Amino acid sequence: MFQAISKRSVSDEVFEQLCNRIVSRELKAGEELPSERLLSEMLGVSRNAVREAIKRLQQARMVEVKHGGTTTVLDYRTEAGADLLPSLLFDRQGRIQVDVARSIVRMRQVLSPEIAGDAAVHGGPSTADRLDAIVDAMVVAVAPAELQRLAFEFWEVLVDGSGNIAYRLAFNSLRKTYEPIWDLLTKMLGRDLQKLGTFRKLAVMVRQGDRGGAMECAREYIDGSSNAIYQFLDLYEQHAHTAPKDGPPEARRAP
Amino acid sequence: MFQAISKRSVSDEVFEQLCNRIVSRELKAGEELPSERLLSEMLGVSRNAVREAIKRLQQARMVEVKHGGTTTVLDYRTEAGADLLPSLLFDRQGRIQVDVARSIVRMRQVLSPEIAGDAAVHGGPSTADRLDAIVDAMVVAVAPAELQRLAFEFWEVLVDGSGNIAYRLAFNSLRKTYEPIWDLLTKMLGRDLQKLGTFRKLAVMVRQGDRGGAMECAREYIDGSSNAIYQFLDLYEQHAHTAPKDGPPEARRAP
DNA sequence: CGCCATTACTGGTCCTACCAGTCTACCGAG
DNA sequence: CTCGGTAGACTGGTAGGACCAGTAATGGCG
Repeated sequence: MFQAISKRSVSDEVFEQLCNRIVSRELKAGEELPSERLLSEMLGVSRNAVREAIKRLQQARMVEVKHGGTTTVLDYRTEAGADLLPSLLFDRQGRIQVDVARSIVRMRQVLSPEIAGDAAVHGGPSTADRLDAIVDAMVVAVAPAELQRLAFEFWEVLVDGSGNIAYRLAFNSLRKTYEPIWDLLTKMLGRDLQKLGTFRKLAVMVRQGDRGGAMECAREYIDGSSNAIYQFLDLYEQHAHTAPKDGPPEARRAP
Repeated sequence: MFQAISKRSVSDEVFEQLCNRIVSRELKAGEELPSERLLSEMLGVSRNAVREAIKRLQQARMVEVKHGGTTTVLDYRTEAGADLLPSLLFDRQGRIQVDVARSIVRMRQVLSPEIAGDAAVHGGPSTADRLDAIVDAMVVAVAPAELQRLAFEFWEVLVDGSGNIAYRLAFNSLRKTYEPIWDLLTKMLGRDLQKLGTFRKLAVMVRQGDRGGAMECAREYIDGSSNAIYQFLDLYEQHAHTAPKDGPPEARRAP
């Protein structure tokens, strides 16, 4: 299994360093960043690269830049958006932050039934057709990884069918967060992905436009898979206490 | 009422232009951006400014940059995160996109009761104290704007109390989205903000750790205020059809 | 015909000079 | 002495050029 080599550019590197220092509270909210010229000298890179990194931090609302003044660190908990989640999931040793993971799973758990319900109302037959096609593919799928890929595609279609762009983008943010632990998820969700009946039933509910039925059906599946993840996280937490040196080997992949 | 003058930098301007063209589908997914050198020449700015803008687009997952190759536009609906919402709320004429607005309100409507419920479980007395203090301030508040500020602060405390960082960041994304129409919201929510009893009751539920009660109480308030916004959006939609030249005067403020 | 090197692009990095704000410390007027 | 303004030394913002580092298409060679 080969994976793309990480060809991080200099400015990406700078961004990651600053981002990590802010997330880890090493740079506290209200503190001032060194000047761009000093920073570029300290890191041994051009001021250009520093500026590009700071522009990204600014867009993520992790810092506030004032022309002529200084650049100050903001409180990411009150300012940053959902796109910061991927940066929060791991600490600098590559360990999963279980509280962050639990938060993400919980949000997915809460949103999913609503998404399914809205999809049942707004999706129409075309959504139902796409869902059925995915379930058909799941029936003949053998590899767990393939099954999981289809299951997530199933949810993507549902989110699309809900016609809610806010759900869509929030879901994208969540997806980007658990993409790095994709392989790990495959193991966690192995049993729940076998429940093809639930997927099929959900597609039927969408076809019938049955909001309540779709919600209940989605809840049934999501609660099951969420609990599987919660259990893993509990174990992970205990293991991290006894052997805190490193997480599972597939915890970090190339970005 | 004075407001900060908008001093958009050149790179901000470039970012906004490209962002608008992507969001408005003028630049479709899969299309290639002109080269940085050509773009800087066309816009009459330095290549430096163009690069900073593209870096931001890249972070927002609106484009994909390949070293040595070309920069291609991605499908923001499937790739971008919740931080894109503010850019989607208005079209280029400054009109509110009602479907986007409805999506945002709906997501807030769905998340809020869950946030309140989790806050009741995880918040503890300190959260309840902060909530009560805010309600105390609301009782003596006179200006509607002040009342609204306190109401939103109330929800900020609840989100904090839920102990869920995903809720927190998603809520931040939503907040950034409706900040530009803050004044408009004040008018829409005028009546609902008077329901101090509901806020007080919610604080009590949190103090008692009553998950279900808090959820129900939150649902009662959120459903009411959401419906007020939905009604406004319906009217706005009709008005936009008859007189599509401009939205309400306070629709756009300095970014 | 097929392979591979040349070449003309692309983005990535660096440097330098300068513009444009902000802050401060100093100095003179009152 | 206090107040106020000004000069200068910072800060970030913009520009343009030179070069490095990948990519891809082209065309010539085997």
